[in-house]
Amino acid sequence: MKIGELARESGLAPSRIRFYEREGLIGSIDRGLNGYRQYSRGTRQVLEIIVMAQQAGFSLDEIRNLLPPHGKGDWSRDTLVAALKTKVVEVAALRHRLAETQAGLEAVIARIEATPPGGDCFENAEAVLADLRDHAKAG
Amino acid sequence: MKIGELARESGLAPSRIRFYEREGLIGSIDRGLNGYRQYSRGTRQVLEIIVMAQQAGFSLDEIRNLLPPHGKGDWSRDTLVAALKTKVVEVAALRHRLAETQAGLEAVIARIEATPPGGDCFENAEAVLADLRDHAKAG
DNA sequence: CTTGACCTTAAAGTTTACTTTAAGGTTAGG
DNA sequence: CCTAACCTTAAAGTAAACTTTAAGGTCAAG
Repeated sequence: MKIGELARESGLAPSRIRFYEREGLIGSIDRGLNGYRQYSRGTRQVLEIIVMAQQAGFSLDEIRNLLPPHGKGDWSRDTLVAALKTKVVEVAALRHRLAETQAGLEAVIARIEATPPGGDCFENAEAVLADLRDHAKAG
Repeated sequence: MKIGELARESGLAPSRIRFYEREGLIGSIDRGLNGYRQYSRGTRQVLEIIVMAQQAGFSLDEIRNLLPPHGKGDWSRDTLVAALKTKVVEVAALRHRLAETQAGLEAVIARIEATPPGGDCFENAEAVLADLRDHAKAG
């Protein structure tokens, strides 16, 4: 699979995929005799995870440290399991973060909706923010 | 309240508060005879809401459209609530997908770990990737 | 009345996360 | 063979969200 095809499938620009390679988020991969990059299917999975993590607010730097070390094409059973477990940890982290975000948003919505239409926003804002802080601590 | 005090209370740098003013996120406020900015308590609430919105993934541009026309008092509650609810739906959808991804990954790990050690790694890897692909499509 | 901690502005600099450009090599179709 | 659509690289450009710098005004304390 060449970079154009991977780009179409993943929805990312080729420049972005090359950028992620330069930044060490995806390992440098096989090249054809012509120098073209040849991707395996797994790369698309990695890209999806990167995008998801970004959507949850992780920086590329954080994501790089989250992803399994990619140096060896040597996938023993143990390394495969370790990599998958690393991914589970990552996904769990994303879910945790999103749960906090959602709780925070819902608290704000509930507060605003409980406010009488003519009321002073900032009087209630105090309580809203107290709620948010509680959620942040609880989550 | 001068900008330094507001900065301490809100945890934001003074430069950041001035930046938000330039960008139209907070209205231009009263000035003392010396030209110093004089903030009301409400400004602190606005700043905290801006930060919360950012954590939820809103850009400053989106936040600017979310906040009230700087007249004063009530921003359009309905617009704000609608935007927040849209965001909650997005976050919830992402969480749902991540939950499926995590379940899928854990199932794959369990299967590999149940495989006798003598098995062919790449045979397994092949199946793993097929699983991941199916799962990605299903989710 | 000077010192130091504030405040002011405009403008330039920084970081992150890319995209675009320039200059060129490769491959498939007519 | 030519053309168009791919691919390659390094380097420069961009946008968002700030921060830092430069050059100065204000104010309370000693």
